[in-house]
Formats: sequence, structure tokens, C-alpha cells
Amino acid sequence: MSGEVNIKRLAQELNISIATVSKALNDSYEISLKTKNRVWTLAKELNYTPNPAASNLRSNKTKTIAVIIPCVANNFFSLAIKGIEEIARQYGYHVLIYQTHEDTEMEMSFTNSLLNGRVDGILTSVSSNEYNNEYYKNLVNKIPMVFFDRVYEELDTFKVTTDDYQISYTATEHLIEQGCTKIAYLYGLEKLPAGRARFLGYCDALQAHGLLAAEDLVVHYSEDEANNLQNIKTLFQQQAPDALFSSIEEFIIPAYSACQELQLQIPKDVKILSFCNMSSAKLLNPSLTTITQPAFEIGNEAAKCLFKVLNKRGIGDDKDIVLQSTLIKRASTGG
Amino acid sequence: MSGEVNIKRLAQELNISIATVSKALNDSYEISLKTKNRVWTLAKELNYTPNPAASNLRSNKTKTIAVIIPCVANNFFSLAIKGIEEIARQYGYHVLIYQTHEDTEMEMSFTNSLLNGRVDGILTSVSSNEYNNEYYKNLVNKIPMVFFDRVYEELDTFKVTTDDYQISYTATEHLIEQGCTKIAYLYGLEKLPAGRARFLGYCDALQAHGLLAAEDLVVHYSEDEANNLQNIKTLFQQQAPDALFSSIEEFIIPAYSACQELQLQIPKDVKILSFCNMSSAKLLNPSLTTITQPAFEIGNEAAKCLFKVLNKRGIGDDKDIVLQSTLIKRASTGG
DNA sequence: TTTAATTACGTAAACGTTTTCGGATTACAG
DNA sequence: CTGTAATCCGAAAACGTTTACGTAATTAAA
Repeated sequence: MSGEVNIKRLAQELNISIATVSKALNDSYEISLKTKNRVWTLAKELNYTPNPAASNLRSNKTKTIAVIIPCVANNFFSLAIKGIEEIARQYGYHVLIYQTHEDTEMEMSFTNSLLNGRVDGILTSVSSNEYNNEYYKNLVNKIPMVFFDRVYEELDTFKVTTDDYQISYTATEHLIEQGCTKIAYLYGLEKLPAGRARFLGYCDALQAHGLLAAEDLVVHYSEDEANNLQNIKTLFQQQAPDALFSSIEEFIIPAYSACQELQLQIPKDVKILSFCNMSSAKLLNPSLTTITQPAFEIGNEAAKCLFKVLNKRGIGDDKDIVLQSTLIKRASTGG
Repeated sequence: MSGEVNIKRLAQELNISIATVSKALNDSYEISLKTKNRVWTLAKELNYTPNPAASNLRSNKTKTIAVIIPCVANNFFSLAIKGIEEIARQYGYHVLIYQTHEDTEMEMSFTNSLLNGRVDGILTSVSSNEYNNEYYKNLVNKIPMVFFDRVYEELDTFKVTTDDYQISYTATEHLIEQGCTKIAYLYGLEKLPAGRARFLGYCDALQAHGLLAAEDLVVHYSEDEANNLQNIKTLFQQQAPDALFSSIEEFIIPAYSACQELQLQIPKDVKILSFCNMSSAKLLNPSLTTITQPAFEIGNEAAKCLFKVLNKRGIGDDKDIVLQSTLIKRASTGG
């Protein structure tokens, strides 16, 4: 009750050495079961928990990982965090969260501040505002890292992604099958492999069906929400597309709003589908056809990979892990 | 380049003592500006960052706070985290995340594991499955804590909440004004003050307008989603209410689904409003009238309060901070 | 019985900081 | 020239662990 309870205190009360207590607590083979039990029961009795700072300092292990993502207030990332946390919990690890807000400067500032032994490893989904390959090429040698969803290529680390190209191809074909011939593309993540893969899947599907991808039919994402709404409205007025393929969730609200304001009926006048992890997609007016990434599983898998690295396992494993997204057809692309 | 760069290394290269380097890095008044500059430039040159474990151990400060919440994959909490992180960043603090999944056992396990100096303070929104006041009464004496949204009463700590009673009262009146006379209540967070305040606001508003709150009109939240849908359907079949007041976001999907399945038109046959932080509320079919809590601001304010405590400020301040939710009227309660 | 191996524990040095205390130097007033 | 204060810096002890190494006691092998 009185005074802080540390390993020295345990040693005194049991009349054994500090070293023995430490070893007993860590279940070392050097200590007899009898002594271990004495230590364990007293530790529990006094509610002893080891001081993390002292432990980290001496052992160079923190039992902590960092998650660096653009933003937690995004369905994909919050689900991914949930997946990460589940695994971390199983391993008894703590999880630090850092939000970059799509800013590579922040990203570098965070990672740099983590290189001094604050964490054992890093999980990250990189920012979209810049392509920063060189920086990461250096970084991955300094600390165990796993990338998920938004990755850099050609890094010798585990990377967990989804089949962006294939699912975009499939989704585009779905629109074509529904009779669309002038499919506009709402382009996000342009500077990242994921974003380009999605766009390429769309382009190739168009081409395979004798349609052509025109730059006039592409709306590029703007951080200013008002711009996105305006740009989509302009797209409708100038090009009159019969479908919108949205590559990121952030386009959904301006897309629907634009249709409302221009009195376009979905799906009669225009069909819409989007990459999306909102649980409310099926309640939209009309319900939205989505490409849904397995966000929770991605986080889960990425965390598992990181722990493989931390535990020196999985040396020979394939480091490119690709999970499948699913196309969920709903009313917004319906007949 | 070679070897780890620590304070000793800096001292050697500059031919000064370790103590001087440490003090210079911390901008101590004991060190001349000239020496400070020498230290600072070399530190920058060698990319020196202090070892957190050593620093924590010696100084008993971690520059880290913990956020303990039910789940990150919830719009309210992910926004709150965003608000928390913003403030933490300003103070140069790191943020640990723990998810309880509404389990008080988890909650206690997490908090207990944080009492050994892993963090300087805790921000939390408590779990709903149990009312655990006694435990927290003890806890708040052991570590700086701030509660937000889901709080325990009568604790001498900062508590950041919203005007649950008042906004529920107002929202109920809105339904009454729209002509509803049989308003059902979808009851969540029953064991917490927030949940009870919402219910009370609803009850009192009914009473003030000559309506009565019947237990038959209350659906209690179940963790099994299928149950919620079924219970709402049963409610409609047995009671035929003309409005649903949903006290938590989780009821929205089953409520809308039930209406779809029973072919009830919103808002003609039944009006619906809900506590909700989904950005897509206005895109639902029909758009949803919501009580929206200022989630980001709540996180922001809670974090500010915690830093007040950590910096020994705000002693005389009012510790009950109440922010205003807003009722956003949309089609689901429209004429 | 002697020797080697095994078991169980202790000693003490680390880990990289922060901080107390004291010492040396300089400046300045008397 | 002396005494006092201010300024700047260093020595060394912490902080609570982990761990390499040593050692005594016991057991097994010869």
C-alpha cells in the first residue's frame, strides 16, 4: 500500500535478490517453480506491474507499435484500426495513432520521431499528396514497417493491398453491362499506385469494350469539397455522362448532391458506383452500388505481418499480400 | 553515422559534459547561449532525438496520453479522436488508443495497465454494458483523467458532455409539432447517464404535451443486430407508432430496413429521427433528421481539459463542460 | 570418491536520460 | 585588493529494469 511497488520492493519482502525477482516475473528457466510462485503471488497481491520505461530502456523493446494513417475519421481507416488493434491486443502490444491529414511533411515528421526506440514497428497507409518513394526506401531499413492499402512499390517489406485493378475492371464492366457508354471517372489518389491501378482498371475495361477513356470525362479530386461538387456539376452540364465511377468515398456526397441539384435521376439518367466502406450505403437514395474493401481484414493482416517481422518469422513468405474487394450491386446501377 | 547517437556522443564530440548537453537541449538557464547553439547545431546535424524510455524513466513524464473508447469504427468516436489528436499534436504528445468493445472488464484491464507510468493521463468514454462508478472513484485519484460524452457522475474530474436531456426534449417536441402522437423510443446506453438523460428528455417532452411514455413503445438495444431489426418490426406490428426516436446511431439501419420490409413510407407513415454523426445522413432515403453531437469539438475540449490538469492549470474552472448538440431537420420528419 | 554437469540464485553493470549539488570563473562593488 | 554575486559548467547519483557472469549447492557420471 505504502510507497511505489517495484521490483526492489518485491525482492525485499521476499528476501531474495532483484535479479531473481526479475527472472521469476519473466518466467525464466533459471528460477525454481517454488520461487516463481512466491514472486507471482506477491506481485499479484501488491498489484505490481513493471515500469515500462525502465523495461524499454534496458531491453530495447517497447511492446508498442505505431499506426500512421491519413485520418481516423474515415470508414476504411477506422475499420482498419479495429483490425490492427485486435491483433495487437493478442500480442499484448500497445497502439499509437498518428494522423497525417494527407501531408507527407507530417508523415516524415512522425516517422522520424519514432526512430529513437519509441515503438518496435510501424504500420502505415501513406499520404496522397505526394509520391515519396525515396524517403521510404531509406526508412524501411531503420525500423520494421508494414504498408497497407496505400503502399509504395519496390520496397522490401510486407505490403497488404487489395485487387484495385481487377475490381475496377469488373465494376466498369458492370456499368457497361447496364448499358452505360459514357462513363465518367471521379479520380482520387492519383499519385499513389492504388489510385492509378483503379484508374487503369477502368480504362482497360472501357477499351476492351470498344469505349474510350477521355480526359474530359475525368474529375480530379480537390481537397476543397465545394470544388468537387462544382466540378461534377460542370461535368454533367458539359459532357452528360450516363455513369459515374467514383474511386474514393469522398466523392459520394458531392456526386449525389450534384444529381439532386441538376434533377438527374439515379439510376435512370445516370448510374453511380463508388469505392466505399460506409455501412449506410444501402440506405442511400437510391442505395449505392459499392466496391467495398475488406478494411478490417486488411488491418488484421497487416498487423499479423508486422508481428511476423518482429518475431523474426515469415522470412520466406510472399511479401505482397493482396486481398479481394467485393462489388456489391445495388439500386444506383440498377436497371 | 556510425553508432547510435545519444547524449554521450554529443558530449564527446563537443568536449563538454553530459550534463551540459542535457541542459542545453532542454534550454536550461544554466547554459550559455553560445554552448546551447553548439549543442543544437550538432544535435540537428547528427539527427539526434532523445531516447524516450530513458527520459521517461528519469523524469516520470511520458508525453503520452491514452484514449479509451468503445470502438474507433464509430463516427462519433473517430471524430472525437480526431479532435483529441489535434490538441495532443499541439502539445507534442503521443496518443495511445484502446478499444473496449463496450466491455468493462477490458476497460479495467486497460486502465490498470496504464497506472505504472506508461501515460501521463487518460481520456475516456466509458462502456455501456455496466455502470462501474465505484471503480472509477478510486481510479481518478491515481492518474489524471478526463471523461467525455459517456461519463460517470460525481467524480471530481473534468467531464465533457452534451445537452442530452435538452436536445432530446427539443427533438421530441419537433416530432409532436409534426403531428406525431405515438412516438416510439429506441433505447441505447441505458446504463449510462447520457442514455438516461436522452430518455428522460423524451419522456418529459411527451408528458408536457399530454402524451404518455409507454414501456410498450420502447425498444431496448441488443448487441445482436438481427434482434434489433426484429424488435423494431415487432414494434410496428404490435403498436403501429407514428414516429421513432432513435437514441443511438446503431438503430438507424435496422429502423430503415424495418420500414422497407414492412412497406412503411417515411415520413408519411412513420417519422424517424436519430442521434447520428454519419456524414451521409442527408443522402439517406429519405434524408434523416438527426441530433448531431459536436464530436470533434468534444474530443478537442476534453483534450484541452486534460492538458489543463497535466499543466496544473484550471484549478478553479467549472469541471462540467456541456456542449450543444444540434437538431438538423430533414425529410424523415418532414410533412 | 572424484569430477563434471546441472540447478538455483546473487552481484553488478548496463540502458540513456535528468537533476542535485558543488566548483570554477568572471564581474563588480567596496 | 578583498568579498560577494552571478554565471556557467561538471561529477555523480539516481530512475527501475534486464542480463552477463559468477558461485554455491546439488545431482549425475566416472
